[in-house]
Amino acid sequence: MGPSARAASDRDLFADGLRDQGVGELGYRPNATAVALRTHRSQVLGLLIRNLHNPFFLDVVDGFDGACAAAGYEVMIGSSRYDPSREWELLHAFQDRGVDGLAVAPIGTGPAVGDWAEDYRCPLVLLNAPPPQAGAAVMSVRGVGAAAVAQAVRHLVELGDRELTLVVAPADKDPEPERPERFRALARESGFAARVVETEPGLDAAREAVGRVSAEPPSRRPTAFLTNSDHLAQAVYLAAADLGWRVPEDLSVVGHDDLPTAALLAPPLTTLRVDRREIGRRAATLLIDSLEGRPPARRDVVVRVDLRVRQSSSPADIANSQDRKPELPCRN
Amino acid sequence: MGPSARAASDRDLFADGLRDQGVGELGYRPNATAVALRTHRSQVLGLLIRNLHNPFFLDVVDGFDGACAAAGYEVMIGSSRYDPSREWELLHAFQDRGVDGLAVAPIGTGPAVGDWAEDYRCPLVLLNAPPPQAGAAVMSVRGVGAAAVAQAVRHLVELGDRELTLVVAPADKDPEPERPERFRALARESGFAARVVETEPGLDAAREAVGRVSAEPPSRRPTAFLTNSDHLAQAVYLAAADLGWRVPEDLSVVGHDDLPTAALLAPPLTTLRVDRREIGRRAATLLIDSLEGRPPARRDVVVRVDLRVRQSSSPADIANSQDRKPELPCRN
DNA sequence: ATGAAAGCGCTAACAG
DNA sequence: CTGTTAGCGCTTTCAT
Repeated sequence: MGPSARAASDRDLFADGLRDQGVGELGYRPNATAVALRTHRSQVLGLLIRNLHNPFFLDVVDGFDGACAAAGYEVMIGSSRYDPSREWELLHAFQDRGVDGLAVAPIGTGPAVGDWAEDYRCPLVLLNAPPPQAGAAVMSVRGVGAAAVAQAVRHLVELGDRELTLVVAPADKDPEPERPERFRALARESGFAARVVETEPGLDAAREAVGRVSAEPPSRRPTAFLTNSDHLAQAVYLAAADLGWRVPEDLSVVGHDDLPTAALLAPPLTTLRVDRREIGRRAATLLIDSLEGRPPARRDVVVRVDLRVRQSSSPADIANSQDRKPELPCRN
Repeated sequence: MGPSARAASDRDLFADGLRDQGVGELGYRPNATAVALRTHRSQVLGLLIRNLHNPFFLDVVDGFDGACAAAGYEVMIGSSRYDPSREWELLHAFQDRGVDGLAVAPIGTGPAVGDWAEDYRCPLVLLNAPPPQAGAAVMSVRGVGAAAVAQAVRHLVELGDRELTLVVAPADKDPEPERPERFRALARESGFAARVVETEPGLDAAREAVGRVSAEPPSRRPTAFLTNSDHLAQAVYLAAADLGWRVPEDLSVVGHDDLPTAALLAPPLTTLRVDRREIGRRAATLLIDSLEGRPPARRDVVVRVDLRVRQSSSPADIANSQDRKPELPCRN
């Protein structure tokens, strides 16, 4: 083989297989499956979401993926769609595939997840759910649910609202039962009327549920709705429109999550801002740290939640006097 | 071991390992890693998204996951974050992990993806991008981009708009260059003024870009914006507010995607509705069919896109006369 | 130091 | 038809 032939072959080799690799590197890539079989480490983390349809989880996934990428892990994802049997199935599918760690946004408080963790010992973190008292090995990442409720309630009470209604998912699907509890406790302390309405996930179901509680006699008519998500707050908007009620003149609404669209709704939605990407990132970091022998200081990471006051909770005179220039939603 | 001891042990076994399994079933689950190594089939499909931050992809992921679940596949996900080198990296990471098939929402028209497909022969489907003429093995699933533009343009021209501006991602990041081309061709045919503005992804960048084109002399002032996504349409709303322009009185806006929030914006957004879940589902089905020896009839699946007219594109008198009752956004 | 061998948990191909 | 064996591609251990 002459020198020119060699040069051509080198060029081809480069174009084909070595594209982004440094000169001199061999184009060898170990077979990750074989490595996993041999070492019992797959370098894959599982992410099991209860409802991938909720935009809340988009950024969670994004943050999780980002942290995994930085540490050389891949992520396997699955949605349980609020179906406990599918959750159970996915848990085992991930186990069979040998995930090194798992983050779960559980259905309800996730008893199935706890049971599963008993027999497959791998780092596990619950998203937006308190850690089960039993399994000390289980970690969690979540917003400060109870304090967030208190913050929103204080705001509304200051505005003069006395008939508050909290909209949440049914108890068996809600990973944070402490929220309605705290809400009722606050009512007892502060002397406002507290009502809790449970609704199946889904805009239509929620819209209807909200409509139902709103049909109270005038004296007990709700003047403010708090929801567990901006998603549900949208249902409240729709229900209000159905009834011909104006927000915020006739009804205050406070959401939860501060999705990018919250600021663009009509009227812009007052909501509890939580850094969704951070939740995903912290969950991944917790898993990776445990896996790499850096036991995390806190097993229960609580991320800040703060109230962003917009026009959906301002009495009319305040709303009208405010600068209406739309503010930026959270950084894109 | 007496009978009572046996009974107790059976019960424990049931509680521990056999939970949801039929009586008599052995609690055996094959190790998927070993199976994959042996059979060269992982039962895992890859899903590589260019920007997981865009809500568009949420439902795509959901549909993809759903179809995979039904067929017994798991899904490995990754986000390239508009970074070509990370896209290249993920492509290989998926390859190393032995994914059986891969769906990619590519950055730009995805030349890297094409190159990669050459050396790792597995079913590949491009999301929202035309199939490269080269690789006959590459499939694709997408909305009917060009026809959608035509539909929106016709609508606006009928409303009297003559200064139309299309907002798209920069050419190197846009997987559908045919869209601006079609837009310009339509302008030549129909005699309206066509301007195309490119913007980096991100609400702030887009807002600023839109503001810039809007600073034209009155005679050439844009009267309508078409965007490539509802995401970008939101940027147009923000820019309009910056300028003190009212939508739709001063400016028509037409989005693309019909995200759940489109109907809730102020004013409700006219947009091109596309079934995002269907895109994910079809992509997975295409891959699974090829893998299981059912070669799909069409390698280039095109899903319907239809115009949903709302208030952001109606002239004031029409807008005011319309029933303002908010309509339901797409299911759930 | 470098090299050979065993084996991770399975399936495919083979022999009895 | 049932039972045995080789080997997927690697890492780890053990012997040189």
